[in-house]
Amino acid sequence: MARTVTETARRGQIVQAAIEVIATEGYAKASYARIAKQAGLSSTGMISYHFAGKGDLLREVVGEVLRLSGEYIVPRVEAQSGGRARLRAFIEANVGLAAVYPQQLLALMEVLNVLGEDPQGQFAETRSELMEAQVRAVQAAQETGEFGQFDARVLVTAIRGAVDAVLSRAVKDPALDPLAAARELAELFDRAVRPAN
Amino acid sequence: MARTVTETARRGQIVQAAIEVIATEGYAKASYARIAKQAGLSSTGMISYHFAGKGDLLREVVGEVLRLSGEYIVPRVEAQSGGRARLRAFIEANVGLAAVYPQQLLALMEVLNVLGEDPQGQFAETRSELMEAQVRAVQAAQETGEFGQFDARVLVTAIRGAVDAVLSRAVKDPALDPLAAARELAELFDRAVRPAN
Amino acid sequence: MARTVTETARRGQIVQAAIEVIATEGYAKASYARIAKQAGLSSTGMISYHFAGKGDLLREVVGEVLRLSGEYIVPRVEAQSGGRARLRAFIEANVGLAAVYPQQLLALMEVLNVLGEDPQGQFAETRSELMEAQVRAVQAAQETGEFGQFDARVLVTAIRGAVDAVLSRAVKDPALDPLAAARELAELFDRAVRPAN
Amino acid sequence: MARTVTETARRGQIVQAAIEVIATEGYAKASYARIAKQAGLSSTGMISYHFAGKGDLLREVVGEVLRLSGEYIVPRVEAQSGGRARLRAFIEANVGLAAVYPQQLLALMEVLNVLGEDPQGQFAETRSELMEAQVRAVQAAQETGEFGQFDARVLVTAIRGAVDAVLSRAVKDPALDPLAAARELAELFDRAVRPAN
DNA sequence: AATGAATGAGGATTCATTCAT
DNA sequence: CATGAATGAATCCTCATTCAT
Repeated sequence: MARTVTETARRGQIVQAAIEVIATEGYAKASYARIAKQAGLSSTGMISYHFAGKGDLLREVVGEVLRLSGEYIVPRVEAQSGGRARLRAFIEANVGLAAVYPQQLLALMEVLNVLGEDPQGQFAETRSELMEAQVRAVQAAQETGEFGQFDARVLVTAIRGAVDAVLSRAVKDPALDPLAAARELAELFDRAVRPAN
Repeated sequence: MARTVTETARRGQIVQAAIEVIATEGYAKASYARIAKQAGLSSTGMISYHFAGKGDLLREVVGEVLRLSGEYIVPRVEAQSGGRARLRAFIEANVGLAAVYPQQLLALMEVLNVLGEDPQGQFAETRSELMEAQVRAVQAAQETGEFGQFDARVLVTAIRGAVDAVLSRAVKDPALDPLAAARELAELFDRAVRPAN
Repeated sequence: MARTVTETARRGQIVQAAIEVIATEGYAKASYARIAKQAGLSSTGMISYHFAGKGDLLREVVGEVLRLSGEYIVPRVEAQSGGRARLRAFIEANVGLAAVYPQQLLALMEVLNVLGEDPQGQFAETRSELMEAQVRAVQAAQETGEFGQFDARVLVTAIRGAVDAVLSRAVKDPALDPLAAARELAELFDRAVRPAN
Repeated sequence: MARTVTETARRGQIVQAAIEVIATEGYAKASYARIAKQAGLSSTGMISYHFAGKGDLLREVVGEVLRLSGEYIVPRVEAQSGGRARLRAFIEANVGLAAVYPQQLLALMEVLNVLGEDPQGQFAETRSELMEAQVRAVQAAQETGEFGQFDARVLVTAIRGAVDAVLSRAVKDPALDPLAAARELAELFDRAVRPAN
């Protein structure tokens, strides 16, 4: 059960290769063969040896990127106090990821698009937990009167979608300035959550 | 070159079957074999006979759903006058689709997620044309002072993403009331575009 | 059994299309679909309707080209008298075909290469008959002392192979002058058949 | 990159099976399924596993037979000195191959007939190099006065075609004595190249 | 006489996975 | 721990042919 050092290293190497392949060639092309080639491995058997199956590998890919994203976003949000400042930080940090981990984000989106359908997925859990936390944060800001009255769940969903859409464009279109777009998007939602004056 | 009645009917039948399979089992499972079974055809050869290739079939699927969507959305938007009313109508009509064509929308998202990577795709064109039109409409409303000053392109991208996210939830989670969510989302963006007072 | 005018015309049209496809794209690409397209027909069913099978069509192709070849070669050989003159005329007429019917010859070679393996083929008969006639002509010239003593069968085979090789080059390499090559080849075999002095 | 012992053995086994199938059933019947069956393999996947594609396999087939042919012909030609003796040795060794490697030669002819159309083929190169070398050898003999004056290129082409034709007959018709035919053919061309006296 | 729709077998190839070494 | 060989199901697609109209 416990993993040796080599084992962990190998898994990391394969996960990294998988991310690169998915990001540059798309999920559909991410076969064991292609990933093994990217990782400089001589056979696909290696991958099967280290992972219980393709699902296991993809789960690791998603987990890795989520970990990176969390490490980037969480401190930036927590550095702020107050709903508006936190919302702005959340959006800017999210979009800012495009500049730091473009490949990883591309890979994440690809994989979630496909695994998202599997309702048995263990990410459904993670994702809904995350969402609930965000919903509660929004509701707290509504109670203090910092945010207006609206369906917090819809807001969170909308932000998630809007951020992903901008992220997707930022990652694919180098002409777009992620920082500027992040600021625009943050202001957009800042206006959207203001209480009626 | 001209298409027969039977030919058109068969193509429609196959497209319909493809939509059902993609919606219920996911893009990855949408093999010719699976689609043929769904359509009640005895062999996959039939599909190859009627479509130039898998790309041809998927293009038809996308085209069909876009046609349905356009038929639903366009009159609802054009019935309104003024930027705010039109924006609201656009968002509500988009989310309202979830109630009318849930399967078709699921299929559309699946396919676009995969075909979207192909930069040679003819949908890149359609999509960017559509986006440009929407950007121009927003800019027109900004010039009349109806909307505030912000990056129109970011707004359009954000709306697209937010709508898709809500749509996706609406389609998968029957507990969500699409009409209520549509209203919420419309008001959200209505606040977001208002000029500073 | 008797063929109508239309029937004959259609068959001719299809045979012509088949020759063009085989010559330009090779035997392997000469499917009913490709031939129907070349002939401007809307369905492959037409070909099956007019020919008993692919063998039937190919037989017609070979027959047609052999007919054309015969019409060209025979009078040119028969215009000469004496073994040497006839041999020269035979070789020159054969190679000369490259200038008159290049496509047809290419198609013929392609088809015979494939059908040649079928030992049941009706061309085995035609070909061996033709060969026997040529062998007898050579032997006659040997008896008059015009040709030297050697195995007539080997000579005929060698000429056939040499002519085909030169023909093949002439048809594929436009830089080669077929007439000059024909003369060279004729003189080559003229020297080869001379009796020892 | 480097090949294992097993790998090499398997490839050899598959190439051998391919040669047998092509020789006995013709190129058209040489599907992966048929070859796998001949090699005693349980699935066609094995062939794809060991060869990059059908072209790769066929290239190996051609290469193998050319190698065998070269090993047989070259020492026999080089053992002779002088143009006439070498020409005779070349022709006799070529035809003599029919007795040693009948299957391999059949397979070679089949494959080259089909691959010969691909002008991008790497055999075009090998073949034209070989031909140029032969042309130069003939021209050298012409300069010493050993051979008469004629187009060396036509001679080489003619010999190639004549040898192939005799070879083809020798391989298919067991009644023909290859050695006798070889001698006859050698003498034929010996007379053809003699200088005018 | 002709058409176009349908068939189903067979084509090469890729896939994730297993297993003996 | 790692390897590479093997597997066989599944992929899309093309083929010649048949049949009702």
